[in-house]
Amino acid sequence: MTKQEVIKILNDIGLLLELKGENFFKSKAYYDAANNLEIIEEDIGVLVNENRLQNIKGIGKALAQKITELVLTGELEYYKNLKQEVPEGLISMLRIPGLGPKKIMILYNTLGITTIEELKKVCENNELLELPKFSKKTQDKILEGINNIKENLDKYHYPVGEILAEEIIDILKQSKYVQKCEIAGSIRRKKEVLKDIDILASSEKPDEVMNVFTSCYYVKEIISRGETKSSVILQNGMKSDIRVVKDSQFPFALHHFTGSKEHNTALRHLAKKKGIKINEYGIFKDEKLIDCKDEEDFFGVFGMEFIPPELRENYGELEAAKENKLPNLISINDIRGVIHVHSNYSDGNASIEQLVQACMKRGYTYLGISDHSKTAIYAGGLTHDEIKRQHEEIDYLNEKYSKFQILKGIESDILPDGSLDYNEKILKSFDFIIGSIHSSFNMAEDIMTNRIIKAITNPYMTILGHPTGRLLLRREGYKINMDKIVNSCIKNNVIFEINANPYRLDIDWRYIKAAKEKGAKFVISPDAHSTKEIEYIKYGVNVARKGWLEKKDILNALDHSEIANYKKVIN
DNA sequence: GCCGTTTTCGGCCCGACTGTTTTCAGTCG
Repeated sequence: MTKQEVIKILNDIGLLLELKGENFFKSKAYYDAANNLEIIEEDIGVLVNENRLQNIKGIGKALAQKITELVLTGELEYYKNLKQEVPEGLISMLRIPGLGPKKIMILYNTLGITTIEELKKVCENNELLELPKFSKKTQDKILEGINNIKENLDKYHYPVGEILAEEIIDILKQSKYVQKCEIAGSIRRKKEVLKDIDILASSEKPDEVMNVFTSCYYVKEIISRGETKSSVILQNGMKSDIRVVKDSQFPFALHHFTGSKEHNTALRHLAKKKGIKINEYGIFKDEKLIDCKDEEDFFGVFGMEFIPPELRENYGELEAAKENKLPNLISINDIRGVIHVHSNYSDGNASIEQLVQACMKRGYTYLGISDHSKTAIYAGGLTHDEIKRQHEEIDYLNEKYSKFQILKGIESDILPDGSLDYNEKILKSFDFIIGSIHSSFNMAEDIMTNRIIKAITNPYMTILGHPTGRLLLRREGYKINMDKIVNSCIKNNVIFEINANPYRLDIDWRYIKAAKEKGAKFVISPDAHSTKEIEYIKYGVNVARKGWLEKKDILNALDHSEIANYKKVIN
């Protein structure tokens, strides 16, 4: 059993224990253990064999024994029994807002509900009203939540699809029958959520390629299998399509299957005006094929420069490409430092020094620490004394690592009245302040907008953290007037965060281009709670690229010497 | 269930908000 599988089971046990109504700290122990396993780089099999699991923080005798059983036998008696006591289906019901362990167990114990489907039925039959503590309002809220989930049932977060797609491509590329092979569709366009995995290959023996694809380890079920196209359902439930074309057709097919639909339609429209027909097999003028060796040639036919896949959303890329005015998009290699990282002073699990070393290892030259502020008690928000202690430690580390720079920051809660979480004296002591909303999400649009604008006008605020508060596939952002917020940020020199956590990816790329044109600045922040999560930056870069951003638009593309004076640089 | 001890068990993640009631349990961040 792999480490990832162990982590999944530990987290499941935590959830099952919560449902069962066990002591919260007991489930927390399982989550903590899973979390700490995530960080260690050593092979879990080796740790088990050498009996060293208990050296890991948060793993004691009981958990070491359970993990050992899992790794050696692939099973765990304790987990099996737990699943018999508490049906696994109840875990998915935790995704419905307003439903927690207690209410789910009431539903299970009184009505015998074990799935979201069953819950939906009883809601529609008004059966919930008969239960104590369940009113019409609760029932409506649950139904609304179920409908939200259903809408997102066939959607996946970007990394889920990216990782799978890369592994499938690797398998295909090992086949001698595959000439070219690339990921197409929404993954190639770096969309924030995905419905399926599109793969394109070229081959002289398409049938052999189909064999490799449909018999691959990740495939659970074959929906269709033909000479040029096959569709499958993968082990995790995601759909995947492959198209196989002749090698000479590859550039045309790659463009066609990369999309988006809107981009393709607009381009076909343009082509038609010139008497040109486009499809997945070629570009045709008077029935005659115009040869292209790659996508650069493809766009060249229309007098356009190459359009990066991320921009193909019909957001003005065709017009810009014609005038040679596409942006020189930011790349991951342009990123010089990391802003918005939580240490173990609040709810992160690495020390500042560990974070510094992780940044240096990745070639970054500065790190902006931003733990939670005092209102975020659930996340171990920092008291005045802790801030003082942290700053002393940062001063010490800045001397120790003289070629690296640690900035003193805080992720300050924007309180319901729009004020920040500390008095002026404390706010003054930071190099930068990220203002974020973590409470009272359900405000009317104008009140919420004013709340945020009040924070933006606070002279100490540097960055607006996860500007809409959305959680992808789970929660809509709060209602705000983005136009007013953009204007206010620009006026007050407040930088927009592109929160790179793949479950957030907030601010949405659809807002970015217009904001940039007005003069907004951005920072790509991992919002990391461990050294590993620093890598989230790459997802933020995807979003920035989709929003047409260039190196000059991004705060943490500034180099080591510039960042010291970053306020002056931005202003 | 883990940790750190004052070594045998208490502390660990608390406070605001919501909805259902009318004083509080459950949810959420």
